Amino acid sequence: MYTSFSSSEQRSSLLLVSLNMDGSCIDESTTSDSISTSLPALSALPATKSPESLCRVGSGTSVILDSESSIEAESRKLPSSRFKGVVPQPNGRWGAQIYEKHQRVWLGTFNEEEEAAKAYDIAAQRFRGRDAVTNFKPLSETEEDDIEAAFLNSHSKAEIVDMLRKHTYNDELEQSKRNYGLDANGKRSRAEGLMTPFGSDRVTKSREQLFEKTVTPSDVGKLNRLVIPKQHAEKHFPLQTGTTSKGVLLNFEDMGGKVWRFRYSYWNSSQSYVLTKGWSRFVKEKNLKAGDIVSFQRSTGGDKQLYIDWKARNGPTNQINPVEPVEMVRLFGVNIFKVPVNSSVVVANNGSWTGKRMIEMELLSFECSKKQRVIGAV
DNA sequence: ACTTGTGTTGAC
DNA sequence: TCAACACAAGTG
Repeated sequence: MYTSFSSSEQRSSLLLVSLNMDGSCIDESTTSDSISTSLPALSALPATKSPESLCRVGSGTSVILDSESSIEAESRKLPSSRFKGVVPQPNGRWGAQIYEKHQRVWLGTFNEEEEAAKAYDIAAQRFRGRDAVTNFKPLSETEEDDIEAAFLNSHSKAEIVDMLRKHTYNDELEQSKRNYGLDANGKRSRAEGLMTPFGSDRVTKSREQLFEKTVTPSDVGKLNRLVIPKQHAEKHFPLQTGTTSKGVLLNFEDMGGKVWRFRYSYWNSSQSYVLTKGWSRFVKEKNLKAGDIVSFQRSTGGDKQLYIDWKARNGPTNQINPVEPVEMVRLFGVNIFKVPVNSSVVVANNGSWTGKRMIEMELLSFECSKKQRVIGAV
């Protein structure tokens, strides 16, 4: 589909502005329009950096030896984008991102800088409202824009981000336009706060147990994937033909109400169904070890919400263990606990399954309370 | 092996 | 908030 560009081709457009590959490389990285035409890229190169300091290495950073330029064309500095929210990728493609609450929300990668810029624009309008600062979108009042605004508002931020990342936004928008007349009275409009991070809303919907798996060493190892036994995969997580290789994104809610998103696909090479992207994060946060058991459930209601939980190997469901000594330090006026690895301390939590190592993680995150992001939630 | 997109930092 | 940079995670 997307034939990726030879990176050197793109990169050279950076350095040899005169070639002006496709018009997109006219250097306007700085806003003053005067400089660009006469003294293109060269003047824009940061003269301060010594070549040695430009030590980016790796895939997309092939050294461009400009065959004709007298300048040592070895700046492997990535080209800055002239668009807001757009960042260069090492392979010559472009990423789009937007920030919210001090967190970056990644909007995907794109072949064309302009596409990335448009993705940013859409996200900006969804995240910050109709008259957010954008790259292209003027604040017009056409009916088209009203429709798009309605479309945006009828989807959660996470959904919009999904569409952008999958490059399906325009299709979905068109689709909704086609349906526009049909259910104009907001039947489809979705509640904003669907993803409640904690408690309150998640009243006991009944769930059915789907299956459990005792995780193998490779499930929790460097392979960053969980193999779903074929029988269970095909029974509970059927893949549409065609999506098999590509996979789909599945959302699972854990006991804490946190939503985990995993890519789920079929690997032809190993003839197996796997959870890939996102899985290693789960392993890390839950501190899963080989032999532990992960469990999958689904709500029996219409929403078919998926759930994931885990328990330590052989651990009874609601394990209560003798409390081991806990080291406590007082630092900066706060008490900080240090729990030995493999400790079996149990905190008072909401019972069942989630146990044990969780306390370590909680304490850990207490110390470095920094991250905890749910992508574009709400 | 190659690409995506996250961790991180420093400037604005 | 934002982009630059480095590189680990993700993909197939």
